[in-house]
Amino acid sequence: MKTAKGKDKAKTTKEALKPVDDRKVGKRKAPAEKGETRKEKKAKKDPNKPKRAPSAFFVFLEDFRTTFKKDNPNVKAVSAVGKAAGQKWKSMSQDEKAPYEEKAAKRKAEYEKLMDAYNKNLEEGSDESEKSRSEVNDEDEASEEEAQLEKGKAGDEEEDDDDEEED
DNA sequence: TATATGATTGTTAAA
DNA sequence: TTTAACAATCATATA
Repeated sequence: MKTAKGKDKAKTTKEALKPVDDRKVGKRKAPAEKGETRKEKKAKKDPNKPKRAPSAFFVFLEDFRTTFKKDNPNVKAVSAVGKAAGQKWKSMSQDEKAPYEEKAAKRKAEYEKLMDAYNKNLEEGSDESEKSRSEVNDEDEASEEEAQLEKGKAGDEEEDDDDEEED
């Protein structure tokens, strides 16, 4: 199953072969109508809805962006970092990506948890008193999130020393 | 002023 | 099974 992923819109890797620093930021086509924009970042109907958990690649991206910007402080194009990251990502072995996948897995766990709370809120907050509870929940959630994060960090040291598979 | 875009891959959710 | 959208970023450009 090829699953074609999202290569359709991307598939511009051919240009990635050339120095990314040459890529300028502008040169984009006219913005499509708001109604047609697929992302609609600003159109978040549900501000409480948790964002999707970053995949291992995005976790790696966060770290990669810093390094990339250090090596290429002149490069301001987000596409440049994306391409460079994509190439390196594929160049990395699974072992290298393993730590990032682990982080991504943790993010997913939190995402699922947030989704659970989000769904719960929807179920409970579908009626009146939504505002009042919303405020309370807001703080409550924040505290919980922090607590969870701390807890997660504390127990993050869980690592299996053995079980190493060499290629 | 404000928002959309570009580019990457992965993951999730829906059809 | 497959498709499609969305996650972060940030300077630029368009309306």
